[in-house]
Amino acid sequence: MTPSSLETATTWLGGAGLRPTRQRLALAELLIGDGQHRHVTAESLFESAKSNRASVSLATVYNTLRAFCDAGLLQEVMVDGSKSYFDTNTHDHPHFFWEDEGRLSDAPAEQLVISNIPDAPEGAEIASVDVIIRLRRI
Amino acid sequence: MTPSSLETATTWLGGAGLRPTRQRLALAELLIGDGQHRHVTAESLFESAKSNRASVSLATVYNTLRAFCDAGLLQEVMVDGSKSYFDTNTHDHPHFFWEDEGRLSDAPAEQLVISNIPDAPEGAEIASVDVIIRLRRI
DNA sequence: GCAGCTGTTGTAAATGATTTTCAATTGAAA
DNA sequence: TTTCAATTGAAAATCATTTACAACAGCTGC
Repeated sequence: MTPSSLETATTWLGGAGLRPTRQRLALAELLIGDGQHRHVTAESLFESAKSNRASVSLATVYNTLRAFCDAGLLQEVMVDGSKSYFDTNTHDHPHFFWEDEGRLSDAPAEQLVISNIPDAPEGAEIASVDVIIRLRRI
Repeated sequence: MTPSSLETATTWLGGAGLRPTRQRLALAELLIGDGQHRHVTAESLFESAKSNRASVSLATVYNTLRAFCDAGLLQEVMVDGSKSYFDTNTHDHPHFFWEDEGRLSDAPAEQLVISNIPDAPEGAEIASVDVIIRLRRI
């Protein structure tokens, strides 16, 4: 049967060795409870939490996002300079960034291919390749 | 004959319709005086200016970088979240980002090819495609 | 060359996202 | 249930960047 969002969240945290506190479970449910990928900022997640009557302080949202990221549960995406986005899809994939709204979304990656990526210079290895497609409304 | 860095800077500013003030000329010389491409942050350019006894306030460095960027003379590159980088090469090209040093450099772009870039969604057009190759020291 | 207008500069204060501090609280192991 | 390290949260601190605004500097026309 389909696991409840709480079970999903608990498993998610457990797999990363993070304590399943009330706050973390609430945020984890908001992030991956429905199995859907999501892109959030600290502020947007904080708002979602408030809307869901989950009592979590803004500082904890920041700490938690950082913890999830360090644990490899989330991927931080730098795109706007002014704020950070966090993506529940941790596989390397391209993003659309809507410049007018400041919104980030997944770009269909099926066909995207980057060929001939330059070799990493001597003594270095490639950690990741970020591709951001900036969109402007016509 | 080879133009002096001052002439180069003056032409650069003139072409963009920016007044060649003492401060802007000094910063422009540091940026493109030798015809070489460069990646700077406000702070790093400010330091260069100080080293060259060019008296420019930090606020002016920020204002000037913003002005050069708006005029299309520079390209802003977002990579670190905590600070902005400015690139004198305004053509779309991939970057190496050295995570340990927080340094940005050009990646050899000759061979890089991105195929099958996803189409822009309805009502939008692609403004640019940013490619950042994050490097980690082995 | 000089008045006058507008764009620039610089200091200091303001902003805004994020981090830190640290005392109180809580999860988990014994 | 005792214990202890990890976590929370309110408030203060950071840090890059922007803004306010008064002094100043290019430019243009006279």
